[in-house]
Amino acid sequence: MEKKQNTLYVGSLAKGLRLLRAFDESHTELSLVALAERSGLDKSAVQRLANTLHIEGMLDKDPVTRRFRPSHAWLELAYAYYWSDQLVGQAIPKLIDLSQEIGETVNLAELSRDHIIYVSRLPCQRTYFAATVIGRRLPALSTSAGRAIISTFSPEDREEAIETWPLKPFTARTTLDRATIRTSINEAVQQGHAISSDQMILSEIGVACPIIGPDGRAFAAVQCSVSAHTWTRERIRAEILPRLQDTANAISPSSQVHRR
Amino acid sequence: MEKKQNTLYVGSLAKGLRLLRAFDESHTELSLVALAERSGLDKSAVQRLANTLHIEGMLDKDPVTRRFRPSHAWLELAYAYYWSDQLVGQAIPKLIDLSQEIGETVNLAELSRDHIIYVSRLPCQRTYFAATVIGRRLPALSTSAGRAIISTFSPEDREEAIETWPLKPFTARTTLDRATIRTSINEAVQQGHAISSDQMILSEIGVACPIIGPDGRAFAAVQCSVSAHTWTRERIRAEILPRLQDTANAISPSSQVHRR
DNA sequence: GCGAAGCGTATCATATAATAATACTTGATA
DNA sequence: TATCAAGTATTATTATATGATACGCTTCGC
Repeated sequence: MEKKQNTLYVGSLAKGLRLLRAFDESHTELSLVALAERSGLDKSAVQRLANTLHIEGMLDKDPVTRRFRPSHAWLELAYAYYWSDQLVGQAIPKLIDLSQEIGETVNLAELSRDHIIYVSRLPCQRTYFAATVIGRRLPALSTSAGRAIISTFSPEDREEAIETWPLKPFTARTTLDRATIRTSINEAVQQGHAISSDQMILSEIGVACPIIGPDGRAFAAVQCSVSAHTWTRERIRAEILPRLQDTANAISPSSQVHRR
Repeated sequence: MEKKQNTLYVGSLAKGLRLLRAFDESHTELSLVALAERSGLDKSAVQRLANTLHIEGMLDKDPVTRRFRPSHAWLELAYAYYWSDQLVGQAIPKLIDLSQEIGETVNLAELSRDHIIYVSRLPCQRTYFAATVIGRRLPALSTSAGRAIISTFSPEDREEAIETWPLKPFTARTTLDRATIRTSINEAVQQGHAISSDQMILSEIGVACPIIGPDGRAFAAVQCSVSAHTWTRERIRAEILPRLQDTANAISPSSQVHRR
């Protein structure tokens, strides 16, 4: 087994993690062989690793179907994550206020390499399930939050992101043309916020304001998703944006003490 | 190293997991030796394991302090968890409606052995941070949600839970007397809901209704936390309880198709 | 009701891959 | 500048994980 690196890389551990990552929105419970297929490991290895994960409480095993599923321990990890993320603690009360004020879904997104990840979500209206789940990771270029963040980068970094970061079609109208995205991000540079439509789901409009770090560069954004059926961009700018902006600003400057 | 079991138990993987679990609310970032102390492993082992976790993206490493922290991957695991939990998908839209109606914090709690774990939280008022974080695991006996769930058990199971499940003092007024808890649970048996005060934090009142499975036994509860400064038990029963009950019922019967 | 296929489980000889001791490097403290 | 604590690198040793093989149980299709 010619895994990565040597000596201070524990292959068995890495393989176990592969098993955990085999689960996603379309693979919610997996049998032994399914796990083997998805992880690329052989049956014996999966047998041992999955068994270990089960004993350690990281995987639940249905006694009748013998299928494995994520356990509550996965949520406990999220719990630990939240305490370690300075920004969330800072932001949460302000996000609650904002969501109460505007009565629409409010999200906190953080940059995660070339993606954004929703770290906190406060749904106010019924929405599709995926819009309520934390931990969703989406290409930064395709989201209002990502564009808002990128808009705070230096021109070079901005261009690099626009040119090289990944894109993926989610709806028929997801923008895959980088020139169009550049235009959108340039607007965000001018206006201090980003707006996008129909990117993740049709008839959805997203607005986002960057949370700017001490170095002037954003690492996160406050974002709001609304339905195009009840909102226009103009109304969003008039009614939502000011408060969204205030919230993002309120989170931004005070964070300089914490970020390291 | 005489770890548990044999042959189909991969010790290295288990040790790696110990490292992940070393992080919690009061240990948000850990150095190599701190990690060694908390996990009970020796420095060399931690070095290798932590390095592996870092390479695999499960731990962030501060380039200057060299400390490790939970990475965004921990949230991605939570994301996968949510898709695998049938109940959450079922419940979320109804919980959103409920929280909008009553304007107070609404939680979904699941039974996790002798604890409950908050699976979904919809904060409506500013609260302390811990009340907004998913994945919090609390002794079932000390929470309204846990008591509501236990109240649906058979008399024997109920008694066993009351007598043997763990308790831990969180506030000066956390009930540690099992007889008092028995009374509270018996009330819940009669009334179909549980109410508790001052258990996790002072001046907080929790109300919960069980989500009853096809076998008549609850495995989860809808819970609502309010401040004792603005609410009395009477007003809670009059204004919150009916809707809470409806929500729990709405989630309960339809779930029989899914639960396995 | 039989045979085959698919999957989960158990066993075991082998050498790979993890171990833990040791030594080196860095940087903070006094 | 000396000391200490913490992170990093190296190495010989063997324990530990490996994966091939075989067994048993269901679930099909015939």
